Parts: sequence; structure tokens; C-alpha cells
Amino acid sequence: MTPLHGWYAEEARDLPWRRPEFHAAFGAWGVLVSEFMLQQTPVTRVIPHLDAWLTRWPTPRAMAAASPADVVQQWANLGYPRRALWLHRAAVEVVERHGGVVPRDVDALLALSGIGDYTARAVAVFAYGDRHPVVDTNTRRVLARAVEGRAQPGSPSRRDLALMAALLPADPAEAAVLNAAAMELGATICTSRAPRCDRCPLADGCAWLAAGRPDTGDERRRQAAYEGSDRQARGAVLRLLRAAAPAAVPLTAVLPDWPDVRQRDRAIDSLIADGLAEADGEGLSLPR
DNA sequence: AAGTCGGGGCT
DNA sequence: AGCCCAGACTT
Repeated sequence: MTPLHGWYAEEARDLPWRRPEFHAAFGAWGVLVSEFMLQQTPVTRVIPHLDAWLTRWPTPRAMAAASPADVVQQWANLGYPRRALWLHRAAVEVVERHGGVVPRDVDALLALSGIGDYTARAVAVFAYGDRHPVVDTNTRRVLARAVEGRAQPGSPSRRDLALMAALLPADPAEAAVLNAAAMELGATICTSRAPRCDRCPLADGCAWLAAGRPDTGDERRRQAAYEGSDRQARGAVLRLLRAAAPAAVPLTAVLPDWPDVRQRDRAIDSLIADGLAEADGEGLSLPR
């Protein structure tokens, strides 16, 4: 893993959350927001939204004072809109439990809404410089190949954390670089489909490359089709509510021509259950 | 351990 | 027409 340091210094992408100005302006809150947005949304899609979000709500306290409707609206088309509500809830929790300061302790971070193993450690490491293993889907693939000689990682588990922890340098700053470098390598070189092993700094020591890049038969659990799914219906309803906001949409005007009316109603009910929509006498709207 | 949850871009 | 994406939550 040692070659990653030099490679990262030379080749790392210039991303907003890696710039000193970003940390100076938004601190740990900026890192927290960026990591929320990056949960399953590609880097290139997050970038255009991040600055607008942080300019509007530059602190947890500002975010906590916003309405859920404004939060869902600002989240726009980033996907998985429950994350917007969780981010808002996390901001409230930061104000209530930590005086408005994003906590540094991993367990305190894990206790916040919408924060799991990845995000908690990403904040502790990239915002505060502490020494923890940060393992995302990119890192898991790099470890699977370079260390275990497999084509694809297995399902996420705590083993990944232990494996990465064992590879971290003793110095926290160097450990942070390795964490970021492993993610960067997986995102740009050691990609899922067509890895560029010819440009990989770990090529000499990679177990998978040494074995001739075998197909180790690790089936990735594939996602159901989006077309025709409940998720698509939810997305369509929410898009309608965003367009109408702050006005409510009469229930009879909510996707009247949707192919499957039971699916439509299921989508409405589940959005209400999630707190992403609200129904009253005037109809359906974003949550007040 | 398996299901659910967006949406866009690339192959 | 799939596959993939700086995951987390619920059951």
C-alpha cells in the first residue's frame, strides 16, 4: 500500500472537499454534508449541489432551523431523498447533543441519524484528522483485488474495517492519506468494470493481477430494475410535489395517469410514512 | 443476511 | 438493457 502515497500526491482529483478553503469555510459540517451527499451518489453529481447547500446552511444550527420542506426541495434530484431528512435530523441532534459542533468521536457520530460505519469514520478522519479505517465501495474493491486476489469484494462487513485498519500507518495524517488514496484508486484506476492495471501504482504487489485477473465468480447482488418500480413511482410523486411547492397538490391530481394506480397509492403512503410528504385538506405536499 | 430506497451516466 | 455509484436503515 505504500506506493499509494506518492501516486495520490500526483494523481488525485481536485475535489471541493479536498481543498483547504473548503475546510476553512465549512469545517467538519462541510465534510459531514459532503459525505451524506456522497452516499450512493457519484462524485460528479454531488459537486454542483454542495456549494449551494453549504452557502444556504453554513452550520448545523442553520440547517436545524430549516423546515423539512426546504431541505427536501434543496436536495433536488440527488436521489435517496430520505438522506435529506436524515441530514436535517442529524443537524438537530448535533445542536441538541453537542452544542452545534459536529462531534469528533466515532461512537457519537454513529449515534446521529443517517450516519453509519463509512460516514462516521470519514468525518472523524477527513474533518478531524483522527486515525480510523474509512472503507467505502472503492476501498473494498481495492482490498479484494490487491490483498485477497479476488475480482470483486464480497458483501460489506466489519472484516473490511479490520483489514483496512491493519494496513494503516501509525501516523494519523499518513493514515488519512492512505484512506483517501485507496478510495481514489478504486474510483479512477481499480474500477469495477474495466480496471486500468497498466496505470496502477499497486500493480507490482497486486494478488489479483499476479494471478492473471481471474474471474473469481463473486456475484454482486444486483438491484431490481428501476423502470416500473415503486421507487420510480415515489420519485415521480416527489418531483411533482417539489414543482408545486409551497402549494399542495389535490390528491386527485397526483399522477392520475400512472399505469398502476395501486403502485401510485403505495408510493404516496410510503412517502408520508417516511416523512417526505404530508396530506391535509388541501391535498399532498412537502412536509411542513 | 436480505430488501428497500433515486436517478443519471456509461457500456 | 444492465451495471454502478465515497451507504444506511429496517426486518
